[in-house]
Amino acid sequence: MTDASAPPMTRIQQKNRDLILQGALEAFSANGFRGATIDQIAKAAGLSKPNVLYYFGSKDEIHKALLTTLLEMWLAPMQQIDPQGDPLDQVLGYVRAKLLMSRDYPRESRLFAYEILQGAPHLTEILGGGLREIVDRTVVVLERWMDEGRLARVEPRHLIFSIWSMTQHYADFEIQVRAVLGEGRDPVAEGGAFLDDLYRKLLTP
Amino acid sequence: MTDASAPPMTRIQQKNRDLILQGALEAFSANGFRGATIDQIAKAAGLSKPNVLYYFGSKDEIHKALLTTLLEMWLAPMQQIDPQGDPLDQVLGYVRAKLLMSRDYPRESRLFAYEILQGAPHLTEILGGGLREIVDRTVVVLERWMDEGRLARVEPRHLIFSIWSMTQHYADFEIQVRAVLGEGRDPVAEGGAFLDDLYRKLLTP
DNA sequence: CCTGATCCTGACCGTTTGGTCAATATTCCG
DNA sequence: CGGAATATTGACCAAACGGTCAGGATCAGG
Repeated sequence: MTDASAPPMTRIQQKNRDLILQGALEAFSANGFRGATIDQIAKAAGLSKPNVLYYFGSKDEIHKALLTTLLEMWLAPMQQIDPQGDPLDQVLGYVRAKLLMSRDYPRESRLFAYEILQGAPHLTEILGGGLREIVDRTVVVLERWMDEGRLARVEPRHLIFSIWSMTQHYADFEIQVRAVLGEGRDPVAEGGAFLDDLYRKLLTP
Repeated sequence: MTDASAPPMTRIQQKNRDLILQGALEAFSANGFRGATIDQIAKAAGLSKPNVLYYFGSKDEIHKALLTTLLEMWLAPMQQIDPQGDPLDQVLGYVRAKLLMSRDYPRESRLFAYEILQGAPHLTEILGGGLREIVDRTVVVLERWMDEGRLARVEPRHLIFSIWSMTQHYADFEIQVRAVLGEGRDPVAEGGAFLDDLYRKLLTP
């Protein structure tokens, strides 16, 4: 997807755009779009505010670029479900992958959570387009497995919602989780075991 | 909990404070704390900005009052679990109650979602205190049921997390849900059936 | 009907914030 | 080296925002 028509980026451009997106992820995921300021982003990136705006014309543009950059990575695990694999293994693997992403990339998780809470003003086209297609493809696979009797029959899209909501819960509502569990526990490790058990019971034919 | 020492409220105070909280719920749930402005709240309440600040000294105070007012209602369903009832019925009833609250009070759901995403700056004492106690009480009941073999054994706190995350998902991420499901479907009705099935399979001993 | 308390508002203030711009520094390349 | 392209910044601006305040309107009780 590297732009062929646009002029190639200099090393400096590459580096600074990256620094800015880095800083923007920090700021946006912590405070939401409106809560984050360009100054915060600039500081986190180690650049001056006008310099940040030299690379991205506006706060909106930074946000959009960040979402676009991260969306692919965020949806990747679902596309790695292997239609040829063992159904239960594949679904449990997906759950596990999603949960680990919540643990390892909580800022990205929060970024998308904010965006969708807000009504997804910068993601509408993707939500209605690409995302739906990706889900549809997965749904086809799931339904085939159910038809073949290799997976218990459940509404596949709601199955996916359940996976999204529960795995992201550990990242987005981490504070609540920690408050309820108390100290000295590993929320994600425990959650992983719980979810494994849950989906095994739900999906074993 | 009605304050006995404070002077009683006049009708006007009662009405206007209520209007303001009403408007604040609208504004905060749509845009988050930083995204909402006092002007928005005032407009939604049908009052002038200085008049809003006559009743609540600051934006922060409005937010705090709103959270405090709604928290009780938000946690009520869990306290209605009947320790003497049938275990599966009680849990499924709780799931159902939570889901209906998401459908009927999506603004409240989003309000809390924003707050917790933000790091719960106005709820820390509640998260560490009251909430944990309420959960602990429910956990005791759940564990007893599991000990008696009337409920399959799972980690009770993660069971609660799963209920929270999935039911709130339908309110907080409604846009995403609608985008994936397409039109002409009833997300909550379908979700209800899915969740009923899921928890039945998970919890039947 | 009077008076004090409550209620309400327009005008205003200081700060923050997104964004601009002219001027300067740095890099790139023939 | 030298000049053009690129990169960087301090100073600045207009709008938005949270909040204040003096004064006027309204209401409740005697």
